[in-house]
Amino acid sequence: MPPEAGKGRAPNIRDVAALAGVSYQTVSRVLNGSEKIRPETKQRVLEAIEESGFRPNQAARALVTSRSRTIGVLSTHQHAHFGPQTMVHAMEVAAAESGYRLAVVTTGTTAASIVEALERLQSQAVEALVVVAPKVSVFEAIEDSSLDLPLVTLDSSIHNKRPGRTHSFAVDQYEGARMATRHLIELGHRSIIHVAGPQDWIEADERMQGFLYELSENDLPVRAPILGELSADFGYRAGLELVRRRDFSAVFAANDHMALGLLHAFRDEGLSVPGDVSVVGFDDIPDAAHYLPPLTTVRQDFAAVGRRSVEIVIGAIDTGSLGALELIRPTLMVRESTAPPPVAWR
Amino acid sequence: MPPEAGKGRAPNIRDVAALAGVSYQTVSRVLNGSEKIRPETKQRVLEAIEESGFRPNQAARALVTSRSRTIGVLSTHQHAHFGPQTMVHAMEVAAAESGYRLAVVTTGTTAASIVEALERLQSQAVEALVVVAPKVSVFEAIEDSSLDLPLVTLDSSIHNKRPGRTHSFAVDQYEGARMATRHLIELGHRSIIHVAGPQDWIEADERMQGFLYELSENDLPVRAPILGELSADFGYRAGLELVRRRDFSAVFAANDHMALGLLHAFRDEGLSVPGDVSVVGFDDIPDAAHYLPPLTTVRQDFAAVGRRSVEIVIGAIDTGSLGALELIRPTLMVRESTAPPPVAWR
DNA sequence: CGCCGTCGTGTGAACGTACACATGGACCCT
DNA sequence: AGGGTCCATGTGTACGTTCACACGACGGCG
Repeated sequence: MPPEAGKGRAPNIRDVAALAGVSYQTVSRVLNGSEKIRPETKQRVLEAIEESGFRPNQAARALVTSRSRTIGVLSTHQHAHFGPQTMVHAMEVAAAESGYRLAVVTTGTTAASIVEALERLQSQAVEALVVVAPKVSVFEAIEDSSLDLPLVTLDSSIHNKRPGRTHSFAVDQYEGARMATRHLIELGHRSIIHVAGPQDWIEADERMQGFLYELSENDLPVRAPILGELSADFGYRAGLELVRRRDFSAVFAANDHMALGLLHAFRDEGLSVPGDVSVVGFDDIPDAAHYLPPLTTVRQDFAAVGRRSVEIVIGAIDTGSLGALELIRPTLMVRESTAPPPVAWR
Repeated sequence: MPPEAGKGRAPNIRDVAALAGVSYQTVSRVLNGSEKIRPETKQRVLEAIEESGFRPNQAARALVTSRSRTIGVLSTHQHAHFGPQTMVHAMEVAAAESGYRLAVVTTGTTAASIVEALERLQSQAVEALVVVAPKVSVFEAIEDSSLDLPLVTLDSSIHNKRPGRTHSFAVDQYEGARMATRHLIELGHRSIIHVAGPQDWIEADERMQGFLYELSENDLPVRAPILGELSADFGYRAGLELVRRRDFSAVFAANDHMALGLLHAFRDEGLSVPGDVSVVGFDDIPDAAHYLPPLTTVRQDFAAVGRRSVEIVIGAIDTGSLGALELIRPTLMVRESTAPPPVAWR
């Protein structure tokens, strides 16, 4: 007979027990990998599970253990696309390996929508939280919301605000920005502009800080960064504005999409990259190697971040304590969008 | 006193009942929006809920109703990035509005990983399934897996295989491909090559069929499409190969990433776009408007697809029946990567 | 004036599992 | 031989909610 036959009800632990000729508790033990069980009995139970098509009821399990085995993921839609997508996928795989699942909630940027996202997460009884796209306002909302969970944030500056309960883990944005800037300086650029992301966005801010630090370290003039969204559209508009000023020989963009917009604007206005101006991006999305020209950028290992963040958070659930800040070094990918400045700028 | 104070246990329905001076069943009725309840009592219960910080236990609810209120989403990592990301976000919002949540599982392309993904979905007791990235092998695996759920697939050709239980809903890929091809033909191109996606990928296949149909409709010579991954890397390699052949004046790429790779290859080999060759993409990802040159492409309303698919699937859960195939028309975005063919090709 | 229907509310059971504890047998040590 | 220990397995109960049903009060109607 087919496994799913019989009455409409799904088989439960007692059906399996009856089939195997043991008590339901024995089945439960097999399910939970208890040691104290005779291999022969275990085998019989396993066969009964197979035969009946039994599948443990997560709801019942969650109810009695008061453990949801769910990790909440808070992501912002804003910064959609490659990075978060890759991280979340890696997180999902890592979570599944440890018997956890993910509750992914994407939120807008307004305070109200963040609160609402936290609400949804709480109603799913998540045991821990990973904040993928850390904005300052997200943390403010979390502080306010009196929810007390192990929290991993994918940035490198918040962790000291909630000692013991918060763990930061991330690619070192600050260092990445310094690498990008240093690369331009080593090529001979002395007038470098930064097109930055929104400043309430922690990563964007760190990239800017890294940029500014490296500039002052080398006694170079600091010009105010241009602030905007992390999109190609904004990069394009910023590029047009920059062309009018013409007071720079290199631009460091806060991400690759912005850099693409800059490339577009510069081409439209007759500026050659890297002949007239050099451009560096951040992220190394798969398309970046095919931009015209192929983009010099800072590569982040998104998958590693996703994987590790889940490991950390599961560790925190089990042990109750979180470690310190960890950082992954990014890599500079030098391609064709950077070159020494034109003679006029040396 | 703070809402979360007291013993370690979270407040339950009985605590609320005691606080409001009613029975637990009355609280349950308020929670479920029952009609038969005096407004005054309801008010009192609501206040007690507020005061105690009560939050209904989803696990208990799921256990007794045997309803998980979870919609499974099966996505493939392969085709990561913009489209799926946008759809899933829209789905999540739409689901939350109706009190559902999403269980997103991303799978690789091997049969084993698809089976494993379905397994994970089943263990989460999803009530319905939306297949975001439909591959032929996914449906084969679903057929084999004896799981019987309302199923919405985001493509337009599978739906008649499981009448009544499956609903297809999608942007009309076939029509989109015809629009793109027709655009090239109207510009005067007579030798058009298609760089196609993997053929076990239903959408990619439909795009190819649309392309082929439009060609034969216009009595144009059909050259074998180049098959490969939907990535810029592959587009680049295909582009290099195409340049060697030089037997075309236009290329229709199966997605924007591929088109970007083509642009890169053509530039590397000294071919001007659209001067020497025209290029059309598919998807209209946000970057496409900033490619060099800005890409003519077919826009899909991903958010609408995501939203509607959840509506359909929830309707199916409630009523038990699914409607017929629905299609959304895409839009052709004409930008600068297409122009009439050079004189030699007319 | 008694009956019935309706409204608002309460009581008992059930969902499927894991935990705490109980049981019975085999074995070892003294 | 007796007691203690460990092993393998079984029994009772609790988790928090909803469903089916029961119940009292009230009003309308014959």
